[in-house]
Amino acid sequence: MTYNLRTQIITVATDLFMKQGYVATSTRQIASILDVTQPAIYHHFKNKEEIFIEVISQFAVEIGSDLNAILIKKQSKRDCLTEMALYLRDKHKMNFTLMMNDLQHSVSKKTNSSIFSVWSENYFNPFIQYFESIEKFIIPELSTANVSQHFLRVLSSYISESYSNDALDTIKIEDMINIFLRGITDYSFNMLI
Amino acid sequence: MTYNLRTQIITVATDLFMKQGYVATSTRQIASILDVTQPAIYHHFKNKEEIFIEVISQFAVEIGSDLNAILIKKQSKRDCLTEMALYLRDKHKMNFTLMMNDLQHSVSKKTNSSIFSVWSENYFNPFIQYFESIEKFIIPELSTANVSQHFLRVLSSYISESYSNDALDTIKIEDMINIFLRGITDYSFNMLI
DNA sequence: GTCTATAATAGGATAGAC
DNA sequence: GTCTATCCTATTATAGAC
Repeated sequence: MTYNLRTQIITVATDLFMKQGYVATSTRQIASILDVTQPAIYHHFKNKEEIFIEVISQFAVEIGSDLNAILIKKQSKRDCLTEMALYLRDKHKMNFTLMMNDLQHSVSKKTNSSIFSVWSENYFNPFIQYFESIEKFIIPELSTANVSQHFLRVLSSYISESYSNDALDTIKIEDMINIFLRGITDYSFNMLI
Repeated sequence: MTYNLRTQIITVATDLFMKQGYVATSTRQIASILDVTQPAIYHHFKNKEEIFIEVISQFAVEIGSDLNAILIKKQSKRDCLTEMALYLRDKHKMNFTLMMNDLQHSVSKKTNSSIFSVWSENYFNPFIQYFESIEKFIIPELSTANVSQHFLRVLSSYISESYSNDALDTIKIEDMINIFLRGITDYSFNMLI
């Protein structure tokens, strides 16, 4: 039966980390889903952090490759950005803010920077590339890195089951991108203020 | 010395909750700062949740009153929004996403909705009022509630020590508001796509 | 009203049998 | 390679003395 527990751990952990975050996922929970005891995990990984590193590394490579594939598709600039955003929302369900928080408070500095660099290459760079292909920004002081980071921050707040509240009706990603590209105000409003 | 431990607990807890979030703050930490033992807290509060409710209630009222004061000041629309945003960033240091997450996973349903309604009245409503005073949105389908929620989401990602990473240089709130109002792209870009 | 002592729970991790 | 048993730590919360 247990073909390769290590692989199964990665699969289950990926799912749980994305849904719940790193801290909120316990090794006991992972083990329970795989019908093994919790110490069994420690034969395949030194500790919980090692699982996280492995999960993020594999996952990020997939994300990076898919984002780059979207980048080279023949479509309008707006459609491209929308597709990248929707892809991230559906694939990477983990809220960035929670992830950053977990990284800063619950893993070693070494793991933190290791994961950050993987994240940067696979999530961040495709957006930098995208924004470099747009010639004119309204605010010339902003770099493509600034704009990319801002977009990912905004997108992040739309990626999270935890954030949703029944009492609020939330706008769609497409509207969010609209605001991002054009702003909320009429052009004449901008002339005035 | 100990004039009123209850009041002191609120003061310390407010500070810690804002900086670290609800879950990350322990009753032991609060007690330790006040130089009392941890069980002493339980004479003044039934449990940790009661502290949270009291903290948020008092804090939100202050926030609401200050935001409304900013609202009626005579200044340009853009300056008003900037002042509200900067005020929230400096006063309420707690990241909204983390707060929502804590609310959903670590407090009772009753506490959750109680805190949400206080939050809604004091944080959300002033922004609704603000956006109602702006006549034209570029995207007519969006309600003032939609726009308010979006703005608070975006702002939220700029309110958090935990999110900051030395490797990234983050734009200023003023630039964020600029993007929010005008979008990142040249007007002609919007005409094309 | 605050203390000491202690229960109850849940998490990560290790030792050693099989 | 997986199990049982167990440790260590940190947390919220309660009982009962002073």
